Amino acid sequence: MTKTYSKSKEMTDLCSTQCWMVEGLSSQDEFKEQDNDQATLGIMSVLNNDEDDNETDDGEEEGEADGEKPKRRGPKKKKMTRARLERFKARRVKANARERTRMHGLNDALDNLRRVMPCYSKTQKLSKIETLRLARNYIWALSETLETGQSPEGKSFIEMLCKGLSQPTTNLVAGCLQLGPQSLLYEKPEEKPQVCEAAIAGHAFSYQSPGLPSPPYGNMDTHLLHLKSHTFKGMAEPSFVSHTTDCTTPPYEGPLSPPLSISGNFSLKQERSPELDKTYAFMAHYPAVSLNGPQGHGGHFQNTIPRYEIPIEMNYDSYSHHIVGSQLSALFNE
DNA sequence: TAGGCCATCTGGTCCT
DNA sequence: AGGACCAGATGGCCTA
Repeated sequence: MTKTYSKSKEMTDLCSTQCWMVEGLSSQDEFKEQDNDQATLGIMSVLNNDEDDNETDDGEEEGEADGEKPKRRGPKKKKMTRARLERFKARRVKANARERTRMHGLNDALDNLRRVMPCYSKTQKLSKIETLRLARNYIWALSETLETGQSPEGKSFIEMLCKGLSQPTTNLVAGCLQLGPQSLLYEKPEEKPQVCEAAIAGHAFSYQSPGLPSPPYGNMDTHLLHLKSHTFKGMAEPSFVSHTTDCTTPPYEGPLSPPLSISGNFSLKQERSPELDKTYAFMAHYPAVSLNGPQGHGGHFQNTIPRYEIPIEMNYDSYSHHIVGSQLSALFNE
């Protein structure tokens, strides 16, 4: 029964509890829904007649009203005078504004974080929680890369990125990296779909990707098979494909994706449909460098599908230039 | 329509 | 006293 009256508690007692109940409102919501001024007026209507700022004590009325209740201890409630109400109201308004500003700052920081994530889309933003999860995975994956001193295998790297992400986010990331999400969701290696020799031989191979908004114009492996070994050596080399060469599962019989010519479709700026804009507007965060040499002044890579860029290239470039620094740069450029 | 996500308000706690 | 931070509550919006 003991009450400690902090300033907040004071607010509660003065305004919330006393006022809306006395006013006859059914809930705090009703109280909230009132216009501030109206609410204030409502509160004012139940003020006692002491409208000066004397703040005289009235703490005895509870115990006196109910003889069975133990006498309340602690600081005594103060009457809600007009002056106190005004101060409370002003404090609350200021506090709300500060809180809004604080949350906006937090959201801005979150937006900045989104922009350095491997998959960034203005139109399909990652949720807050998924942004944090992806960031955690991203850091984890980069750390692993640094620790092992090896360039990451493409699939396992993306698997790390997608660990613990929701299905939609996994789809988003997988779509962004043009890899079917299913392969990312298998817990056990033996459950993973296997890539057959055909894929290694250079044929496009698509994982089944229900729900994946990836357009049928290539996938991760297709990319990797076209990558220059000196840049993505770990991904295009036998070490990368060796674990995926079993043909225990029938190959995907869908339409073959046209092999991507990474070096050939950079500057396409075709007209695009709003639908494409909405779904596939995954933008590179950092200027990419052509695998075949410098591509102007850090110009974007561009796939045959407008704006569907090739994040994996961008990402590795971004690691070396912006995130990991010279260490990874040396790794990938040796 | 249920569920997810978000912005906002609010009160509690801690700190200066 | 007042600000920062936090967490709960709530309502709006959107999507499957």
